[in-house]
Amino acid sequence: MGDLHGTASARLRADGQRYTTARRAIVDVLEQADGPLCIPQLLDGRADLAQSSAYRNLAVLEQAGVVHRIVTNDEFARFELAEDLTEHHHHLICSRCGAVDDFTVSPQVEGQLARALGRVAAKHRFRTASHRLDLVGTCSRCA
Amino acid sequence: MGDLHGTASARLRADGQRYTTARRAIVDVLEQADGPLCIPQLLDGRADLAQSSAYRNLAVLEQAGVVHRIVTNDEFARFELAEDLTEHHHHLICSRCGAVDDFTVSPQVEGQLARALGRVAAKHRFRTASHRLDLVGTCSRCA
DNA sequence: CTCAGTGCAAAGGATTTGCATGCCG
DNA sequence: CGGCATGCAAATCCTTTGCACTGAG
Repeated sequence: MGDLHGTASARLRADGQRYTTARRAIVDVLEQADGPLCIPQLLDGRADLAQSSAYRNLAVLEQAGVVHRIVTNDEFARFELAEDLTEHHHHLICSRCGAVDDFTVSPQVEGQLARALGRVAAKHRFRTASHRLDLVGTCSRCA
Repeated sequence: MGDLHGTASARLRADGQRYTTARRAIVDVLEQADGPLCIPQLLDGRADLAQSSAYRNLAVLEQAGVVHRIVTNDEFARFELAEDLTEHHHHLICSRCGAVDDFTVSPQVEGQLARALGRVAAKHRFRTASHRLDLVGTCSRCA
């Protein structure tokens, strides 16, 4: 995944969209974050653009498969890079302050999980696109 | 957990709230559903009350620990009975139609998962309240 | 009687959209 | 030049709240 921006650009183009300076900035900020960001964080975090443009660009980026939107019980939606542009990971969600951090589990556990989920999906005739595994609780800062 | 309504009533009372007819109806509908319901489904599903009352009652029930609110990428929030009133389960989320169904995995897998998540939480100094495991994809009706 | 619960209508707030302008190709 | 991206402001839509009324205890 050496060339994040190259991939992003390609996906946007494939979707008939341009890889604008603003969009590149959003991708940059998301890449450097160590968890999904909400709009305010994104705008603080650097990307200097109108809120509406942020929403619009994120919609375009999501449509093109570059970013992924996640909704917690928090007031704002959060955005992260699409999983195939990063590594497979999960989320620690603080129910007090709303912060979200990334974490990973060992390949063994992932493998077991994947097999179990495969069986479930088959039983329910469900075509799985991805799975989500989150821990909800209190982060170290709010403890 | 034989006496769902008894437990619900007790929890509400402990919270200084009454177990109204409307609230009982909501709990009934949620119990019979085979997945979390959003407000429109709830109101269709039987409970004959104003939308605002539904929201209000669900807030009370959530506060008392009787129901749990989950937010998907769908337009409406969804509600289900608190996990300790049902059995530990997970969700199949259809990204096309927004439907959510329940499923469970074997105790062996849950156990392994719990141990792995325990290690992760310890490492991040995260106090875990619960974990969430969802499959996102296309349900059999939308396939 | 009292006070919480209810319905209706209006307010809130994150997100979306219309429109005029500016910039990249 | 042409068209898409942008900013601003207004509109949307789920959800919450104010208020007057009703019903249970």
